Amino acid sequence: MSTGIDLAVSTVIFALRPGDAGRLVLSIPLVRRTRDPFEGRWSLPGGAADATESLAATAARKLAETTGLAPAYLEQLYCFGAPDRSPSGRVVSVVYWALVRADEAELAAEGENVRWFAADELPQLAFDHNLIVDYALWRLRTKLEYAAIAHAFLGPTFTLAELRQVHEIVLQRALDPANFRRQIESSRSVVPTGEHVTGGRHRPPRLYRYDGSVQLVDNGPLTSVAVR
Amino acid sequence: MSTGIDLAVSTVIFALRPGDAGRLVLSIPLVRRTRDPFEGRWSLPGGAADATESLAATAARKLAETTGLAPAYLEQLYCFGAPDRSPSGRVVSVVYWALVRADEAELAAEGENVRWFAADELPQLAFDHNLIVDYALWRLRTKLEYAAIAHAFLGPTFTLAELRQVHEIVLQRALDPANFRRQIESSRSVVPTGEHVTGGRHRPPRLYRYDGSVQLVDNGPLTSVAVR
DNA sequence: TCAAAAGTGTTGGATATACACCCATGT
DNA sequence: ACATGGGTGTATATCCAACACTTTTGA
Repeated sequence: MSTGIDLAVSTVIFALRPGDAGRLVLSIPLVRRTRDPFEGRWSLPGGAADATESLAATAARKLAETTGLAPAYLEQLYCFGAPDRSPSGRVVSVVYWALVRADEAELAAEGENVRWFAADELPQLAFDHNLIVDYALWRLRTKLEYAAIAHAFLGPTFTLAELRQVHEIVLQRALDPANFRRQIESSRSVVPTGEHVTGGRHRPPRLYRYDGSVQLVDNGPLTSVAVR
Repeated sequence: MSTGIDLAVSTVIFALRPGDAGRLVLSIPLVRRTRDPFEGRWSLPGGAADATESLAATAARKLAETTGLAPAYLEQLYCFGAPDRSPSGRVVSVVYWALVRADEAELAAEGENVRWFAADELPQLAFDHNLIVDYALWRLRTKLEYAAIAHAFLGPTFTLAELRQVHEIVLQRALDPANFRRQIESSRSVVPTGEHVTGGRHRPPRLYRYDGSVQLVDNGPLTSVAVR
């Protein structure tokens, strides 16, 4: 049987990258379309679904092919299938969202047709991709408040101040350091490494690492997504 | 372009139906497969995606064609696309979950190949449909705790005791009537009609109706799903 | 000694839970 | 009158946000 519907896989990729004043900015890599429809417009990285791969594997592969990135977190966002979302025919897109570490994002191949944009300053994108990014942003902000995913933006070890900064940038508001510490500690999502960071003009903070032994992302009966 | 992938739409339908001791039971209608693969096994209602319809419209139509039901609530659950989920070739299924009213469920066409099952007593289903139902159950129970969707199981007007019973059956635990009342009242999701139900051997309870003017299901930037 | 950020302690307000108690009806 | 569930009041526990305060380093 053939349904006459094209199946595509796309991904909204989030990373924290240095911006104007040296501050980190929540950013998204986009690719420029080189053919109709929407030739010249920026769009989410993706492509046709592969008949032999899992959908998540296709998302990760397309992500790597276009940007050179490997995600620390990858989760399905939504399946978009409005009949009129592509002028060239019916396309159903399974969209994923991903988090990549800051050091990883530095290495991302940027060029004529691949560029990073601040998540809240996007141009008009191809297809319904502006709506998709808005939804992914909403999901990221919502999920950050109840699931331990912020560490996916950081390296294997980090201070609580760094973790708090991730939350502050994504949620766009200041957080009380004392209450943030208690919140994270009670979630048992991180464990102290015993080491400290020296060199700052202040008391050396403890280093923590993500504790993979506890289930931090509750997706119910679905097998947990890739987190490293 | 052709991906060699079949796109299907299926739906997990929930309703509260009278069970053994006259008590309401959370139930799901299933259809018996009449051909390979999994001939004879029970499965979720659904079928091939339609090239001209929206995915939600296809879900609602297939739902009506097989069971005669119209959903009071319909929302996308997940897109299942593991390469080995169908032995007959690659099938990607966009799965929706739906709530139907009790009076509506009474009228459902039941027959040799369509039957209702208690949600927690399902046989071994075709494909990965057991996993899908487990996930839908998890989503229903999770969402019931923070979104006003329980009224979709009831008629246009209802008492708070009826609404509480819906919560108790779905969540499988008793709820304090006093605290439940306050919780619902503070959510502003229902308004009293001014009428009362007489005939019981007790104080006549007020009737309420769902207040559609407030946004009760927060799906972020996505257009809200059908609720009636 | 001072500035700066790490980290701890404390308090008041809001919210949730348990449960006592009154209300209104049919029998 | 009384049984039954509707509906209200209230005390307690728990959680959360605000903020004062102590600690430890580099300069």
